[in-house]
Amino acid sequence: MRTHLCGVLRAGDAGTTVRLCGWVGRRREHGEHLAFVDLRDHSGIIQCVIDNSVDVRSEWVIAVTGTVRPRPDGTVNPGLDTGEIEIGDCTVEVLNEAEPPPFPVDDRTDADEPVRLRYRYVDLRRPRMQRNLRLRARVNAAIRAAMDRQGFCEVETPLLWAPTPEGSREFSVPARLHHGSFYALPQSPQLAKQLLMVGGVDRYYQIARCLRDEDLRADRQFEFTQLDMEASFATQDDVMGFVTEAVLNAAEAATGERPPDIARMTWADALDRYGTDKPDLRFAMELVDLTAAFADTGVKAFAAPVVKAIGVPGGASFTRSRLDQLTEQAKRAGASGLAWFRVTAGPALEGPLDRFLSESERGRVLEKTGAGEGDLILAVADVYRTACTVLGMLRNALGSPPVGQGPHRYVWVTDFPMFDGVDASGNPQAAHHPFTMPYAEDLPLLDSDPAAVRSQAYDLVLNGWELGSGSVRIHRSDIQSKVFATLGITDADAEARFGFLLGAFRYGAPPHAGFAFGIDRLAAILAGEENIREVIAYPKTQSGADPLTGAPSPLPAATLAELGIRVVVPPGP
RNA sequence: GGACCUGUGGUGCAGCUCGGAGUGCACGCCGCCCUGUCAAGGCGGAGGUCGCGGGUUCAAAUCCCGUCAGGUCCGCCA
Repeated sequence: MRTHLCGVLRAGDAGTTVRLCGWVGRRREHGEHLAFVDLRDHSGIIQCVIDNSVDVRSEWVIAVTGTVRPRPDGTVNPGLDTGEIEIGDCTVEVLNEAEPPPFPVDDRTDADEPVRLRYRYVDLRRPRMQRNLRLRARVNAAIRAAMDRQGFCEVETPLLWAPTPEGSREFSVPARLHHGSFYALPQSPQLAKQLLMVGGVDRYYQIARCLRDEDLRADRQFEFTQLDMEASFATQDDVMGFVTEAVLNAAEAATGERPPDIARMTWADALDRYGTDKPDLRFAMELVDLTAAFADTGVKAFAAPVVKAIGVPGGASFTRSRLDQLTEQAKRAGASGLAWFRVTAGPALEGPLDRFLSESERGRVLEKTGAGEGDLILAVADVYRTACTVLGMLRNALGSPPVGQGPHRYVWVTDFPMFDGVDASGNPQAAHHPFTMPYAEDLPLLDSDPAAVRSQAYDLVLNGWELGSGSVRIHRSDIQSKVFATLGITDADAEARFGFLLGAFRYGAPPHAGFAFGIDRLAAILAGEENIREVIAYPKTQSGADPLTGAPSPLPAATLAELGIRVVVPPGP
């Protein structure tokens, strides 16, 4: 039907007779003897010159037959990849007429998202969306190539699976053949892939769809895609190496440039310096410790176990109301208060608490934060964890560029605590999941000091977004029982919840470790987007609706009956 | 469950504080003119439940209350 794509023709093709197919972009008509039609397909746009009148409209689908020729002197368009040439002596065949599009099919303006999603098939024609879809396809291909090269075997796992009562809320699917029973759509192939290790697959990977019925965000959809992988007889370092290769290969395929090797940082270090377990390394503003500076202070506000601070470049110009807002934010995040000092000429400090500071305290605040004239110093005095996380939140709020902008800064965060917080019964909660292997040297602490146990769990972070996480898994039942006991899970509980996994582990489970990272997030950042919806063909809105299809929608009574489902409609107002 | 922002011809905006006739800008659409444009240009025209409901008022896009939708965030996401 066509001989070439629109966007690939160049000056070297001059003289070639071509037949092109695509959509009508802009038209520039000069009466009945001359018209220019921009013809667009996924590869780009080329100008067709019509020497008579032609009736084509915006977004009509046409085929153009003509000859590639250089443009006359002075009419070259440097803004177009095909701008040195045009198609002359055109005959136009209308393949399909079209209504005027609901919004312009170009990248200069963005229609509102509901309109874009309702007419997604039009939105996808825009160069931006074509670029994003194709970038994502290259990312997928590069990941597959890297995993294949490293000896991994692609295996598909079920979407209809057993409910697993740990972790995030799952979507349920009624079983037609077993009324009253349900499948769950898997939040991840976690248990399936561990069973593959018992099954001797050795190195498994899958570009897997995961489903979680949790509230949506800019970086979260109900359904998302992960590179899911697991390897037998592999250490933490082995897995991090496999994943690094896949991610860097994907980044190179997307951007044309291979990033340097990925830095590492312990969880404790990330919390101490950045106040978060997903540090954004694109900017500095690191947390500094002022506890020693205020060890003997007379200032009540600083009489706390820990005093930490950040310097905000240029922040001295913040208005009082802005500072009040930041204080509010800090309090909502759990701090008892927020101390601020503008750095003025001298340098000197200016702020409500300044007059209570001793000269040496002033000096050490300036020295430790490295702040200079025009900067702002924000300090939180609290218990260690709160001081860190509140300042980490403020650091991101004040310093972090949009996630898709600037350099791509990957970092491995390692040595997570095994347990984080307590559940309603006062038992420690698993920070990663209950099959995560503690460091061998920390095993004795399971009894004495569970909070101090470090696990062999690791996250991959890019520009402050968590790309994914993984761990070395427990393959020995004695350690697993010990961890379950610490979590307050009895043997009977464990058997009921994960019996099929524990059963499998009694038949020769190899030591294994794995990882999973979000391809939507990686593709979005590599595409320079701040929202994963921009790299998903048919995303849902924040309330989980699809404006294109109208989903979710009620089911016909007959369908419900077949499934054995009776709908309880909540009482109206 | 909560906080904040947004909703005005097909699209993107302004108008809202300080109430006075659906007022304005750009694009698109329809018609006519135009032989080198490229966000073509010129002339003319059509197109509106100011998200929805209620209230205040002589009078509401504008003020108040409620509600719906969309977005960002908190909670949630082992």
